[in-house]
Amino acid sequence: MVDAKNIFDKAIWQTVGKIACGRVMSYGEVARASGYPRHARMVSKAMSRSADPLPWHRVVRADRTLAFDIAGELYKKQQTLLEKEGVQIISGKVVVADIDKDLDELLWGPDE
DNA sequence: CCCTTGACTATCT
DNA sequence: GAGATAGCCAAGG
Repeated sequence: MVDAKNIFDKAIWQTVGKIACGRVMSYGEVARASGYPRHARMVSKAMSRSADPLPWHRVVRADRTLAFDIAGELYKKQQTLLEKEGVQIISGKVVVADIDKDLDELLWGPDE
């Protein structure tokens, strides 16, 4: 038996697992890279269903904000994990050198 | 089959 | 920048 759901989940886990340290991907990007565009919402489900040590903390929203409530425990956990991998959170947004567009602004701090 | 929900996204105000 | 709206797709009641 082959459930499409299983295939989908597996593809998502594999894509997420390919994300390197210090790098982040949005749900839409993960879904698209897995071959399922517009399945951003399904990505969240797939990761929740996964019992494997998936680097879910490297998956953020399209605007680089964390997907959880700012006052939630998961939010703080994700932020801690990201900072531990060299990723910093400024103004609630994930800052990665991969963006390299406004490095000056990043270094100086867009919020301050 | 209809309705609600969700770790989403893009656009408009 | 923040809130509201619409679009999107799948799972569960």
